[in-house]
Amino acid sequence: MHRQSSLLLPTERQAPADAEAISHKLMVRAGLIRQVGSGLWSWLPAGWRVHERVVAIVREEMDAIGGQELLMPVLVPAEPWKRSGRYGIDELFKLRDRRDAELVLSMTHEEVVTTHVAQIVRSYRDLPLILYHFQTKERDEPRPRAGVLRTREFIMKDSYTFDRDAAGLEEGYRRHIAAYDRIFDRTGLEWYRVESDVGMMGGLGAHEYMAPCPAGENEVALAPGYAANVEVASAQARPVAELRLEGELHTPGMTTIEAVATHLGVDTGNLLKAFPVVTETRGLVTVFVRGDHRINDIKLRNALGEPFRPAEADELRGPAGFLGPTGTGVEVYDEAVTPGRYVAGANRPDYHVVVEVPGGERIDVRAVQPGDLVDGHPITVEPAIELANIFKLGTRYSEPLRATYLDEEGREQLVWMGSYGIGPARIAAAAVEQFADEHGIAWPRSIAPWDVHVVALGQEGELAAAQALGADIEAAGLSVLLDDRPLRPGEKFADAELLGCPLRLTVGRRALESGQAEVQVRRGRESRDGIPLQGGAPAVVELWRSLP
RNA sequence: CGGGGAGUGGCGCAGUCUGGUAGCGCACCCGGCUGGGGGCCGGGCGGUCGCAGGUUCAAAUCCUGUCUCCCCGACCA
Repeated sequence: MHRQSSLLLPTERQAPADAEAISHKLMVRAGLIRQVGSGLWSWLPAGWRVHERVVAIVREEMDAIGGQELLMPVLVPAEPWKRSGRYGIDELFKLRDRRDAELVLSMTHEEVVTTHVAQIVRSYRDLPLILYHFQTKERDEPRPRAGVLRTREFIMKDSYTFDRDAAGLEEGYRRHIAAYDRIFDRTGLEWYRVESDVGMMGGLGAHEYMAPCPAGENEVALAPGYAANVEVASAQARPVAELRLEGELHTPGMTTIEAVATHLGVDTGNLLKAFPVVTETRGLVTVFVRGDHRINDIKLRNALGEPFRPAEADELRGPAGFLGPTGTGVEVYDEAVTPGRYVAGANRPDYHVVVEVPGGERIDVRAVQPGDLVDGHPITVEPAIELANIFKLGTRYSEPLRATYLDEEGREQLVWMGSYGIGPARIAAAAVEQFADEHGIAWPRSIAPWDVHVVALGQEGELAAAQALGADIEAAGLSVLLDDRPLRPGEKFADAELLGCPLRLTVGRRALESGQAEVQVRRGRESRDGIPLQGGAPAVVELWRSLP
């Protein structure tokens, strides 16, 4: 049982002036975290308890699918990163030691773990393997933000699967999905799994686990039976009525879709929007999307199969704002541009023209938007925090780092890999975001810093009774924080609600008189029937088990 | 990297425009009164105003440089 009088739990009445996100404000106010520098945070005792409860859940589920825990260093030689091709990543911290040897601070551990496997695994008999660790990751983020939601240093559980082939990878991936689903169910969060882009990890496929909340940095497209990061989401565009206009249209100075559509009295979806880009192998490429749509940079990059940059003004084939199809050069159309007539730029100033867009090849490069349809259902787009990310890497790392094995026929084969990350800090922050109210945090019971907060009002018989009750509850298997501080009730209640333990028991004069501690459930601040001071522990356990 | 904002006791702020040797609330310490939702009274401790240089008789305040932090965007697991 922890006594609050001697606990380092620096609660604050006011949030830091520059904090915006709920979790940032409340985790600081509740005394869980303190800032060291931009994107660098210390976890104070109560906050660390939350973090470690999350870690314990993750560890149990990883062990349950056959994961083997190990530990790899943060500081590692640069050489494997050069071999894997990730040395050039801007977010990678690079440094030199006193002998001028190049080192990096790991942002994930594919290079290291793959190097080990390359040395150790010889035979198909050594596979499959699931290896994982909890380790500090270092990333030179362009913009850390929102408390512990996006930091430059954080602890991640990353696991890696090693299999003989694609079928084995699928099995490892499937197991991780099962484990992660259980982990997030156990954390008590609202969450969903979405399809995602493979990003800097490279590879064959990926999913993310998301927690919806306003502070989220990602956007997720949702429809019944469908959930995808907007980075990769696809949906059917809303239909647009046929265009009635013909020929050339005088549109003086109208360089925006909105201006042209308003002037002509047509739907913005009747317009064609030109998005000229330049790629290394193709040069100038003009991408056309419907006027009411936007380009999704990630989808476009994936569709082109190479990076691109927006074209500069002097690279265009016409005046900016009046670009349209020319029938020459590389011109591609988004999927939502169905064959038919559109208002497009006339490639000369102050004129648009109605063009007939034929059928033909299409690429899916637009950003989905609310109201688009999936299986006939309109999608919604909402912000969410990315809590975990899983990738099918295939041979992305085993090939450059030469992780191979000999099969039954004695042939050398590449190991197939998967990579699976999860961020305990973000899980904690997401829980704060999702369940806080105007009084403070309301932890899910599985990750609260303590299961029960026993608040003693008064320093004599009340404190002795509270302590005895707390001891009984601990003996029954729950963790207890005892507020034994000589403060006024208001301050103690306010601190308890700020900290957010799921169950609060109050032992004051009334309790001594009635023989029952008062009970408040933090989520909803609901009062419940009193708990006997003597022999009440089983009832506390039962009540606690019923909480979210 | 682009745009915006901020650095003054532990926290939140005023003072800067108009230069004169630092103030308020909370917290903290001591005493007293209180005692079930951040109570009251009295007395205290604590800051060379991010840092460096300059102007001036005099700089938190004016000038130059620099560091740090936050927010929005870009980017990013």
